[in-house]
Amino acid sequence: MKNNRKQDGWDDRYDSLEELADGVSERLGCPVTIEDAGNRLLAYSTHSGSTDSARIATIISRRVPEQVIGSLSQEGIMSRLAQSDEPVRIPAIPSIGLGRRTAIAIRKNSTLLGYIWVLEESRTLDESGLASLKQAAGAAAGKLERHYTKKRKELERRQDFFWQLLTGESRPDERVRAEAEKLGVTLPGTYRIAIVQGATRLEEVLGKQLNEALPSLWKARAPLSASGGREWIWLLEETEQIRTAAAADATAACLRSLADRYGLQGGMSAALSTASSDYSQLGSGYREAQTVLQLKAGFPEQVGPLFAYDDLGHYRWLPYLAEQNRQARYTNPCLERLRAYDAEHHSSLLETLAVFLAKDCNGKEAAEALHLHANSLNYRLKRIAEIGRIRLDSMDQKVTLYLDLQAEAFLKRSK
Amino acid sequence: MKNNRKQDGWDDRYDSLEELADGVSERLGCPVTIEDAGNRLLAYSTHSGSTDSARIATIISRRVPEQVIGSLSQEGIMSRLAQSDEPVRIPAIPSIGLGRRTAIAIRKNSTLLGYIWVLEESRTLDESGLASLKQAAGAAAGKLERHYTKKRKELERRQDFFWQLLTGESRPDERVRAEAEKLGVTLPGTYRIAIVQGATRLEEVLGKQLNEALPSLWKARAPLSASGGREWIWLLEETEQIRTAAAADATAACLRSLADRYGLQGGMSAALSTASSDYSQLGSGYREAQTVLQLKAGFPEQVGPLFAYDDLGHYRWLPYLAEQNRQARYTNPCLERLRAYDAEHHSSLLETLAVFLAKDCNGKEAAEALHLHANSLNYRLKRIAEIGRIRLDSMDQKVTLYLDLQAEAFLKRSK
DNA sequence: CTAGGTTTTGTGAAATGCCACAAAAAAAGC
DNA sequence: GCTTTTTTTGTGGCATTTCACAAAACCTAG
Repeated sequence: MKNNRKQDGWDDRYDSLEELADGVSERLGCPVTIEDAGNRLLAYSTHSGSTDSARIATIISRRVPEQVIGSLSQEGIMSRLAQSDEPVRIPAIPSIGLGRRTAIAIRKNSTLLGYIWVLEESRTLDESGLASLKQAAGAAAGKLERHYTKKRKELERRQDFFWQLLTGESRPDERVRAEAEKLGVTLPGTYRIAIVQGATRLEEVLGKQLNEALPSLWKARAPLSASGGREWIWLLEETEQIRTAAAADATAACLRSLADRYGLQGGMSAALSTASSDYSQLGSGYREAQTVLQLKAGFPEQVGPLFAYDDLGHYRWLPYLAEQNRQARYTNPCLERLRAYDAEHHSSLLETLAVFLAKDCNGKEAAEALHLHANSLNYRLKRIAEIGRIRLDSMDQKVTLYLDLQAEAFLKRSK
Repeated sequence: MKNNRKQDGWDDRYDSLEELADGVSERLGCPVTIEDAGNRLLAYSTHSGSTDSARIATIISRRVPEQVIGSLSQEGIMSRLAQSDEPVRIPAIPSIGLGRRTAIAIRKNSTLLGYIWVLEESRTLDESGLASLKQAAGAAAGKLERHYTKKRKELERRQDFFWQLLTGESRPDERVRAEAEKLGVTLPGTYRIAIVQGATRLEEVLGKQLNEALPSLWKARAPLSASGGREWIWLLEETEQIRTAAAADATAACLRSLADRYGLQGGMSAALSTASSDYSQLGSGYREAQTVLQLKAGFPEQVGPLFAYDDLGHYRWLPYLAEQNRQARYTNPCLERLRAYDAEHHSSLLETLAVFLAKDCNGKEAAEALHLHANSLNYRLKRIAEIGRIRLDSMDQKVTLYLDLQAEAFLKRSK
């Protein structure tokens, strides 16, 4: 058995996937690429020979172009490839610059690890070539498996590192940078923390999708990421695109579509911390992003459409205000009086006041929102002023009431 | 000498001022009262004999009625008494229920310590009686001096205790109560911290005046007080009166008149913490009262007329908001844009916005306050919306701007 | 100085908010 | 049940705000 393998010579002769690719290419007389299960380029043969534009694009971007994968999926080639242990012949598709080729899945214990592609531009594989290809796939499996475990370990080390930064004690900026360097992570000059949260546990697959989609949406590198049950977290490079309204809309749309696709009840919510270039502040960035999520949940109408902590406006204070009020057992006496009246007379002065304030003290809009005649609203406002002993023409009083109302609401909604 | 004294028999024969009063009364055959320099009753003879209404009132309230002191001061009797070492004969003043009497100052090394009053209702002192009275005053001096030093030491111990409660680490409620008990201080069930602050160092005399005036104004006991340079601090019993608007006006008037009388530039400012019955929170009460003072100084128009922390409304958050914004180097981008425009064009959009908001978005009032034509204000508001990218019909935006503006102002004013 | 922009002020028309009043409806009290 | 109070809705007028437009004043830079 051992002899047989040695004779075939694929298994141990080459140290790396690159050498394997070159070896296969030489044996078959065709250009060869080896990719992982996500169609990311792992190795390609360097020997001369004509090459089609699909292969060039793949090598340049270190990934098979989305368009090519799309086409091959549509034709059913990708699934055939994934299901079969045999080489699969693929006809040329000139419209996407794809020349004729033969490919085979690399697998181990029935899990798909990657693919070997052989471009048959100048010559076609015969039976013995196909057999060689199959043996090459077997040889690649071992190497690919080692590649994956190494990758996974690296990823896990990075994830641990990231989690510690997020939730552990704050460490000085320089130390964070040094440790990142050691793990081969290049930190961006300025960064944000991004979180995506679902109502229920997010599946691994969905997380991978997010991992691809969001950074590309924001045109930002995400050198660190982590996931914890209901949420995925990234360290994002700060870019121009993140701050644009268009990006916000695109993000919302993307989350909606992904949530739909994965049948997530309650959808997903995303949040960004403020931008910072001080890595000792990473933990507080995480808390900022979490605050955004909390506020989006508590005030879907007002905060729901926002993503970044920068954009929260006065809402950013609510967690603190609510907590302080709770500790001091503070209640606004005006609101208490209205609440008491409401309880006794089954009225809704408190709600009326809240809506009136939220509608910027615009009588017309508030009346509409409450399904009320404008005069009724006016009557209520007079009662509110009387019973609550409130001057509705004082900005100070209105701001106090608005904040106290919202702090109450926040407390109630976050239970 | 010793013999002589012994023979006169005033000095050592009596242990207490009460016994001395009784002894003098017996020797002279008249009712006797002994008072301190502030006309507070220290001792009075219990032997029978007719007594006028002024003496009765003095004994009941343990203090000479204000009215009587006023009358005697006006007649020049108090000052004669204070300047002379000899007994002073005082004619009856029936209109205030004062019978005929003779009095003498008690003094040691030319500092006035108190008075002995002899009521001559039924008989008149002869020369030997006057001489006895003078000797009695000499004997009282020693006792009174000890009384004063004891009082002062007690006061100092209480002041130290109070200062520690105010500025030291918080100690548990029960411990505070126990320690107070040991010092003979009876703590009220619910209390507030009160501070009066002047622009410059407050004189001792003024402090004493405050110590009398304010608790009586608020009809509240003040079992503990302390002074530190520019401020006087009290632990006040919580009473109904403190919370009334009338009390607030009276307090303001009282402070004004005292500041005037003592020629204090910049007047005085007073503040009250919220009411609490938890003595472990005493320190935070002190900080609350200080916050009130800070805010009164920073926002004289809006917070100036207030005293209690309860009444601060949203202003109570400003110190925290300002500090957070400072630490995060946060600046509101809308305000920044306006500021930049103002700087470049020598305009005053920022001030316009601030006034407009402060005037509750009332165009007319804001225009008046800015000495502007209503249309000009409108034009400016449009520019503000444009340049600052502000929606002036959104309560959320307005609240955010208002808070950010005020936090800025607070920071600037507290340098 | 002048041309261009910005800002202020003036005018009038349309829209809107505010208020008093009254009738109807609903709720509370007896 | 009835009466009384509270609340809602309707009407119309008055005052204000808002807006478009235009003229005047002011600034600024070439």
